[in-house]
Amino acid sequence: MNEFQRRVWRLVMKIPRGKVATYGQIAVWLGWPRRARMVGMAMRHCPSGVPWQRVVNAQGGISLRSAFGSMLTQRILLEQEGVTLRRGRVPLARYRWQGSGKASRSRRRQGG
DNA sequence: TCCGTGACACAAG
DNA sequence: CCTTGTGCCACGG
Repeated sequence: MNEFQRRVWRLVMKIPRGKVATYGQIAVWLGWPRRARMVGMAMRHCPSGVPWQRVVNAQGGISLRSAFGSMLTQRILLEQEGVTLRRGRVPLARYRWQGSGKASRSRRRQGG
């Protein structure tokens, strides 16, 4: 597999139970601020043991389609961890993982 | 090689 | 709340 994907999986595995991270957040932490979509690809092929359910989009929403049959699954898994959705979205202000507390503050970037 | 698509993100209107 | 437009890049046809 790609180095990129392996790094994504390793980072996702560090997200503590009851917390979530966004695709863009993960991409930034890994040093590829433009690869939020690639993070999604990595999630698509993630091996067992990776808490993929803790990764949501920038709005706290679940970016899955019913075709994957996982849209409901992700919500259920999150609720089991104590993450409750509001109006179909995860309140990021409350559940967002701040990571190592490093660059998690500067998430704004240009036209991305 | 070109083109469409996608588990994304952000700015504007 | 909504839709468009732009940037990004891997994949498959």
